[in-house]
Amino acid sequence: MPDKTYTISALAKEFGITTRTIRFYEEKSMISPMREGQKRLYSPADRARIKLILRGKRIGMTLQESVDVIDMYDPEHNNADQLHALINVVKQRRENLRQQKKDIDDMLAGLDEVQSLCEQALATGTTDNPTLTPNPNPNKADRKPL
Amino acid sequence: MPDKTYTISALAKEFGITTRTIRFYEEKSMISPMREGQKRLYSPADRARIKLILRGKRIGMTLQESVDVIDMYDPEHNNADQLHALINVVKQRRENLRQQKKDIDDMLAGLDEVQSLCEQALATGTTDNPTLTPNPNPNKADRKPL
DNA sequence: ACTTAAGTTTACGTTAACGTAAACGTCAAT
DNA sequence: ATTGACGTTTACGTTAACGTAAACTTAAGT
Repeated sequence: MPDKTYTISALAKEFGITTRTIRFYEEKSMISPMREGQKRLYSPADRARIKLILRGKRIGMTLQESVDVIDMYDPEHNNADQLHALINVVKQRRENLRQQKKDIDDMLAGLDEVQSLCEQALATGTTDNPTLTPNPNPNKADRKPL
Repeated sequence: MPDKTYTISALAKEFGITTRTIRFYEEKSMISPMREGQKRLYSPADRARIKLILRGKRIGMTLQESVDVIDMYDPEHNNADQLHALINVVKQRRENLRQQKKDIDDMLAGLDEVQSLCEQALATGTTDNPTLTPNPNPNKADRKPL
């Protein structure tokens, strides 16, 4: 059954997005589902595209960037000139991802630290809050150390 | 010399952002540099904040989310109640990051594949572009397989 | 004294990525 | 036949994250 299809709401539910979002992606020519009469019918390929888009979003790519990545799989752009350009894009993208992984690891290290501080503060029962901070919203102009 | 300071343009240059961006962060109370007369003067702590903000951005966090992370380092919010809440936030954030790393690894695997395809296509000299695609901008309504 | 560089505030403009609502079609079930 | 559940198009609204420009001020160099 290699020609399975999906309804718009099924995909929306599966991916935790709204139907509006899916139609929006279509407006942007990121997907082009078939029609059965008036209804949209999504192929596994369409579904895969959405998956790539969402994956891209999670790591901070714009929709256009996701499209660029998806287009890499598109045999249309495969003349020799563009293939070299594409390889460079891949290289660049790879470098971005490497940086992102470093950022994430740094963040995780930071979280470790924060968590330690929390647990430590809880253990020693250090509740230091003398004035009960009566100031509801002091414009937040007062920042703290680090 | 633990009280080094930075000018706005120095930081802008260092981080590859504009001064407008830095002032924008200040508008949002994300940083609060001192003033020397009218000029802003940034402390190492301010600089660290900007670093965290930019790191967050690179992995797709919103500015507010970055602020949330930064606030974890802020001893102000440390009463016992909030400490537990904070630990949960940390936990959740950790899970997000784990997912992001997976996304990145998946992307990297995809890039490997694309690159292989490129090099393979170049090797065999498969230049298939028969009609020279005369169509300037066919509304892009025609999508491709995957 | 003049220019140049860097900084300032205020305000309006812009782009991406949807949300929300109106107004309507379709089909199965009661 | 009507009520939902689900779908559709069209269009205007919204938020985040700045960009851009105007119209200064201040400090430093020549």
